[in-house]
Amino acid sequence: MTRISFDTETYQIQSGQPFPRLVCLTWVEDGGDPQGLSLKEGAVEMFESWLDAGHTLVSHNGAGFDLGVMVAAGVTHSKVWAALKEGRIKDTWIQSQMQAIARDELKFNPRLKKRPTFSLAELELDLLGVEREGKKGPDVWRLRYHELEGVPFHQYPQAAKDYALADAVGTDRVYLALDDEPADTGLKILSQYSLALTSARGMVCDLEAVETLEKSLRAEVTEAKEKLKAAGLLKKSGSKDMAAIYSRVRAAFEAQGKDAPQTAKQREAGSDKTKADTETLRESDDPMLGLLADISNSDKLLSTYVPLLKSGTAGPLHPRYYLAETGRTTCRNPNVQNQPRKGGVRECFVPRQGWWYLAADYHVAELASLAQVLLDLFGHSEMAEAVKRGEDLHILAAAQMLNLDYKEAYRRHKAGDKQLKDTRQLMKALNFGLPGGLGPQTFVTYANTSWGLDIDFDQAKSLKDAWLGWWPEMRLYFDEIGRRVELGGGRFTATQHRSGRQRGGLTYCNGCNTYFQGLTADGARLALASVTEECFVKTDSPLYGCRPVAFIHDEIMLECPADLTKARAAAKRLTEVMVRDMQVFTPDVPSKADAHLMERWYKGAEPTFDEDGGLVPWRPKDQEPFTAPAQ
DNA sequence: ACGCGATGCGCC
DNA sequence: AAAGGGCGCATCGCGT
Repeated sequence: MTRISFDTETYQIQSGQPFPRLVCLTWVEDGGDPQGLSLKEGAVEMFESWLDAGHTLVSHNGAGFDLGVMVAAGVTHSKVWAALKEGRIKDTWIQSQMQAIARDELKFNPRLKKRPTFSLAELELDLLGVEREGKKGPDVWRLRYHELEGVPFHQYPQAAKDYALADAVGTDRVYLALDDEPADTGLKILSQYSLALTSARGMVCDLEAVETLEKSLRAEVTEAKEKLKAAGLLKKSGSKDMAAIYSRVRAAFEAQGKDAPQTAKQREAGSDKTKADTETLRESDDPMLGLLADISNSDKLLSTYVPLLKSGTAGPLHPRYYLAETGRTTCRNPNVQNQPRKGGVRECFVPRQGWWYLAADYHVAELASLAQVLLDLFGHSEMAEAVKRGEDLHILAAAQMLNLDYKEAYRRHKAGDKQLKDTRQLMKALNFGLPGGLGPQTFVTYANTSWGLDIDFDQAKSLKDAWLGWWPEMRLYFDEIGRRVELGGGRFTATQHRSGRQRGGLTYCNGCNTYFQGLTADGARLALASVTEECFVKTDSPLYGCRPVAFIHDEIMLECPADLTKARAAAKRLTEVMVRDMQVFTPDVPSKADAHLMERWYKGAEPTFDEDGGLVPWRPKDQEPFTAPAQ
């Protein structure tokens, strides 16, 4: 088996061109002398010959960049996918991070004594003890390779040659110095490539919608800010005067004969500071602090989200996806995984002209994964049984709570019974919150801030007891995690049940969480990869021609041609693939995924059908329902 | 000017 | 015995 470590040099990355034009390709074959070839000399053909020959290709962040560059330069896409699926594409960037996660060194590397960046130079230092040359050295060429367009590689200035070859050599050495390939590396690389394509496509925003949103938010905030300035809570510049806010909070609580709330760290430090979140501000009963709380939501939208929406009107946004410790992805620049559901932010995102959004998400993904984990560990799970019976876990819990049988509870819920609706909401809070190890006190806060529920400590305590009675295997689960923490002397390393991926440094709560959150992440990642492949290279797939634009943990969002026949077939295929791939990881617990179509990104969108039962784009209530164009 | 910790808040 | 977890980003204030 031939191992080829390679690197590419390109034009500079520009907005709208995440995979810039290739200038040259450098490589090391089986640890031999480094070589280079410019585009004109046949870099693309050379790369393709490696794929044809079945070689193993190693690169540093190739899944996120270089592969995309090579495909953009003309390498046959289906050959890249074949190599990815056969595990012939290696990536030192991903592998080193997975190794760090397994050792709990993602946030802090004890040898480097800092948070690692996983740059090639850093890995060479950490793994090989090799110090790269200083900034004045060869890397002055890093952003200038476009100047060498058309120049044969052997005629490059020595420094340009050296820099380009050094990365291929470094990658090869780092690859050899890394420990054995962590389990699950293949899927990580495959899905990271899918995410790179998702990022490259990017998302577009609608100028008119953004301007309307900004105007209405500004109108809401401006007047209040003037009042707050007059009250001395904001400085003239408009920024918050935290010292003034703290003392006002303190005074307001003293007037009520109470201590002002503080964070744990503030209390520990004996600080004069107080909490200043919206809850504290509201509880102060001070009208000015209340006003501050009232505008906090709009202020957040204006400062965090509006600027990025604006930049999305000038050209596509290209959010980048990275690895999270659980196996999930993180997303940034911008983070499309935390766009507000309320307030009209999502509605600013629009599919390109002639396209619709097609989105599908899993039904109670994490609870189904939890059920699988429980089955794996204990051989039996009430939760798994309920999912297998096709029951709604929240209604089932509500039925237990109200001493009804499931069918009766289901009937009442369907009939719009208020008691059932409220109880189900409470059960959702329990079902989503408690598996992570949530205690009664934190549940009180969680239920209030996340679900708007008003519960006191004693209620929370008895609810948790009841919940543990309904899912008796959860007691075993918590005990088991506690035992693993103890055995590890305070921290332990978890191994994912099917992917074998490892995560180190776990304590109790993140330990409870990581197994099922990671399992959902595994299934969703595999589904994203399969869907992406069908979109790009499976010409006979109903998804062919669609393009993934966002990946939100348990949801895949595509742009698909705005054509009912195509969109319906794509929607059907999308959910089929998602369910199929999740089954690889939760084989004993059935999964479900639902797809919907949208003309923009709507928060409340759900599957919508016409009279004939065919899927149509969802529309908000204040618009005419979608009708199919006449034949 | 920039980095960083603390805090708060957006989502799954 | 008790314990939500996973994130990114903006802001403020402090330190270099």
